[in-house]
Amino acid sequence: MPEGTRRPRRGATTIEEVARAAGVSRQTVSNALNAPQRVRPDTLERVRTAVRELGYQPDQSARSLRSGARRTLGYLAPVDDPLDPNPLMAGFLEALVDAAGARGQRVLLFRPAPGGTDPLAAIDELVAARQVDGLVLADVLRDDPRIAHAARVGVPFVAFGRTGPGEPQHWVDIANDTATAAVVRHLAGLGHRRIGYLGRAEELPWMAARRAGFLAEARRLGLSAVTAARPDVAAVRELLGGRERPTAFVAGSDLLALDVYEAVRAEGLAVGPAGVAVTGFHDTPLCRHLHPALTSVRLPLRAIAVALVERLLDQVRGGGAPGEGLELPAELVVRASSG
Amino acid sequence: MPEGTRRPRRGATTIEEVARAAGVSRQTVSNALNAPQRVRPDTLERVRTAVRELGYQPDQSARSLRSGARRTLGYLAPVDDPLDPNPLMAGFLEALVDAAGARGQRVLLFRPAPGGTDPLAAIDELVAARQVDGLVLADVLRDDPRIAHAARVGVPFVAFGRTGPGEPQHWVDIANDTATAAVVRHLAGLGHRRIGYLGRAEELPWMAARRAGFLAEARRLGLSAVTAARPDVAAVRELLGGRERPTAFVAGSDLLALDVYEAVRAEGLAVGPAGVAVTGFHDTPLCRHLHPALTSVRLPLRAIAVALVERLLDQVRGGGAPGEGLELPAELVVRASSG
DNA sequence: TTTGTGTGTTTGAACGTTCAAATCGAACCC
DNA sequence: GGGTTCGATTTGAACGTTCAAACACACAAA
Repeated sequence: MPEGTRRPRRGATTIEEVARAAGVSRQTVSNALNAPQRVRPDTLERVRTAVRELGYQPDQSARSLRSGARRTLGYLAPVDDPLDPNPLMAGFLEALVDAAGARGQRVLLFRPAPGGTDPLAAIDELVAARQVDGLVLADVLRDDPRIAHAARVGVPFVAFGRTGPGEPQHWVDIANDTATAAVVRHLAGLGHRRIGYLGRAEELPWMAARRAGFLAEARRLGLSAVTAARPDVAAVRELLGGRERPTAFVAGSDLLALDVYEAVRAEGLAVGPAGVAVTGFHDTPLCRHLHPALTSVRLPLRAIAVALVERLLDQVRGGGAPGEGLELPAELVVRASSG
Repeated sequence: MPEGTRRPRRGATTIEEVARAAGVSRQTVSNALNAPQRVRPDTLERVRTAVRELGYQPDQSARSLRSGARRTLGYLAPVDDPLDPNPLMAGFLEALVDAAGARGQRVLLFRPAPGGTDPLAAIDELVAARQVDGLVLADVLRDDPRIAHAARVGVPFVAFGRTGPGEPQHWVDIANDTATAAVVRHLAGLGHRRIGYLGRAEELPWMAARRAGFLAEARRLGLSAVTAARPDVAAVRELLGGRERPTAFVAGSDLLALDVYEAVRAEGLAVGPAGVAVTGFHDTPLCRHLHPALTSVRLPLRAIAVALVERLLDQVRGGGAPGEGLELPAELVVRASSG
């Protein structure tokens, strides 16, 4: 690296240098970048050439300071829950980063400070330091304090998972109930008449919705539906060992399907259409590694991320749009465990 | 929200208001925040009170623009690889955010633009827009182009996973070979004398190191060691069905351990100390959900994240430190599959 | 008293950009 | 030919902070 350059501190090109190179003023370069329609075509071309040749990119801090737009969205990572390690997080985050990137936004990750003081303080800090234009909240619970807090602070936000009736309806969610209903129809179509269900953590809204969808559809089709009393292998075995043995089992998540596999085998049965059919939820990479491979419900993570970013930017720009919830369908991926 | 406030646009408190409230100048407030030792104790107290009462936080953009420090680290997410969905990513990211937060840094997530143009362009954009002080690169491969590129661009960076001999040694990694060696010793201690190994993707450095550690330790202990010819169930079954049946199997990842479980069962054997002992790698949540629960190698993700952040900030500040690689030990978590 | 030394605080300037208003030409209209 | 309108471009100011230098004051040394 040559030493004697007379560039500013960190050696980055500034808008002024581009302007000089293109023979125009600061503001014209700025316009060429932010509002090209205001610039005459030939000037635009000249500016763009200069930008390219100098490798110019506007300094994001300067831009933010002046314009107020941070071009950054904050993602509040859920706190750890070893009982329900959210396997969708990784995949969702990637989708979110891509969706945000497509709209010229970056994603800033943050979490409540470990040590569990006020988990909401993290939101305040981020907002007070004006580091983001809006927030994406995931794993939203019933009466989630984060929602109320974000609304109170007045920061634009969207939620992956529906919010309560009294709260702003800026959410996107999958149709959990419809998805499990589709699973039931799939199994019914294969001839199953007695179907078991294994869920967990009924206080988690998505888990509750899956179970509700399962029960409703089973009743609608006149099937016999039974639910495991506890989320463990023994509870599933009790059902499988009973008189009216289910010929299929729906699990509320892919990890729970593992317990069903184990229970089926422990009862001397086989997983699959011939023995006991099994389905999961989330379509994690695990599904393809199981034997037999696990039928599961694939979440439309990319579509969810796109919808969330869209709604969030609407708020950032428009301001007072009331906002309605959006429910997206999930797709059933049939594999050897049921088909 | 009251309308007639005469605060600036987004209603945020500025340093000037704090200064007025505390009866001092801008700069004294700034000093109280950034260099408290320069401020007389009683003044400091007055400023801090004003800060607290007004809920003041410095505007990060203004701060960055003036000082140059972005207080933000970029994390370049690995590109999707459906064959090797990196299960550590989620847990590592959380650890990284915490470690960065402890040092007053945020984490900005970014990925190469989907559609696979130049994957390195994402780095350039982030650096040119001066959005981060440094980069964290994960899943580093042999001769990874990202390393060379980051070094060329001159941006401070650290790598999770070791870099090549000609490259800057700013890396932290787990001792993959030592860890599998420990697994072998663990199994040998249980009396196993013939041990199988199931790996995958030898071109991935960590996978190669695990296998090497396995083979070296087995030879050192005079054990018979065999490696599955292919990363699938059939290859494991061939070994289990052969004359010299291994009594234990080491898998290069937790997901691969699933294949071993399946092969063991397909051969009519049982997983566990009595039948065929099995171990995995990563200690993902999956381990506790398997039956029997899977012995695995737990990665010290928090320690890795702390070390990475430390080294990165050293570079950001100090500048020209040469940098040495750091290898951290991983801990064996023994569960029912082997003990 | 003068000079020097140091501590604590204030003032002016600058970081790089975009906003808002001003300027400049060319075209248009009566 | 003088005014009006419109599009393209430039100029001055401002965003909120920290840097660098200047300043005020107390105290010790000469």
